[in-house]
Amino acid sequence: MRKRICARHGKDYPCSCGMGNLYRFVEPVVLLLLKMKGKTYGYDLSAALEGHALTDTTIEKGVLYRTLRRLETNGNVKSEWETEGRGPARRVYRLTRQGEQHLEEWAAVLEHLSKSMTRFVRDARKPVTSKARADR
Amino acid sequence: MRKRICARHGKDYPCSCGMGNLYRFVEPVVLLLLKMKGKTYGYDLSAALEGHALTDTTIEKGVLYRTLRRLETNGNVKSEWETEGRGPARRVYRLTRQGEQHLEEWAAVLEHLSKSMTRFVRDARKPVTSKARADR
DNA sequence: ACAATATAGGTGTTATGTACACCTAATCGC
DNA sequence: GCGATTAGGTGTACATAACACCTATATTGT
Repeated sequence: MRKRICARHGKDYPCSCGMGNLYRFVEPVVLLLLKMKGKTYGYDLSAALEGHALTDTTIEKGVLYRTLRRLETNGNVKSEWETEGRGPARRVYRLTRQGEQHLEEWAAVLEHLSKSMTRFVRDARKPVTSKARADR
Repeated sequence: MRKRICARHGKDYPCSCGMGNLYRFVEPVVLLLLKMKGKTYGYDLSAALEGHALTDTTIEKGVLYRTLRRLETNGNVKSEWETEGRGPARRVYRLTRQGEQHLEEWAAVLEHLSKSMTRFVRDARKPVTSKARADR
């Protein structure tokens, strides 16, 4: 839908920034990082998300904190304040059993989605049929 | 986020219906179908979407009609009323040059997304490291 | 002749998710 | 003491999806 020009990647790179409010898959990526790290907190996740996001855009920090809260409300993660160590207190998150299962669900959904998208790309690049060309 | 139980696929099939308001990719799928068909109208697209949607859910008819209008506003498709033939009048859509380009952009974006998702799935199914297990 | 169904194209409203801007507070380095 | 870094947010507007509901024109069955 290209409402604005992408400031991060310029107009040559086919990034997703210009395609409207594309879903950023913050929830599944956060669940995966929590699985890999064992435990973390928002500020740390914010940096790690750079390398693990599914789309090209930086995942917005406000969205991240709200996603963590929502995951906790739904029982997928649990948190506690950690005042030990250097710097300001951190709210440390861990996956719950239910959160691990939810990640598995996401994996199944994204596996399916990934295949559908590959099929889409193949079809989109096929030359148009003679009938479609005539109807155009 | 599983706000409700999926009515279409039951609770055993890992469909995307239960994962919250997942992006349905209506815009790119509509662009692809228009490319394949040469020209079509909303009611016909509504049926064709069943077989081409990227997610498991049926694409909602209200969303479809609004998407077609938005695509026209942005210059990606053009339409005209067709009163010939049987049944009520149809608003017939065709891709514009710009619409074809927009479809190519979508293909590039979804190709990238598809690869990221495949990587995600692989990572999500990896056994947790001993460090992560200890931190849990 | 008339009712039910299929075809066709919508609108209204709410919920969910993203984007961008802005804020508070503790601690660290100098 | 003071700016930078670390940490965790909130406010608000906009985009998209979900669900419910509506209008009108043919076609088909009885």
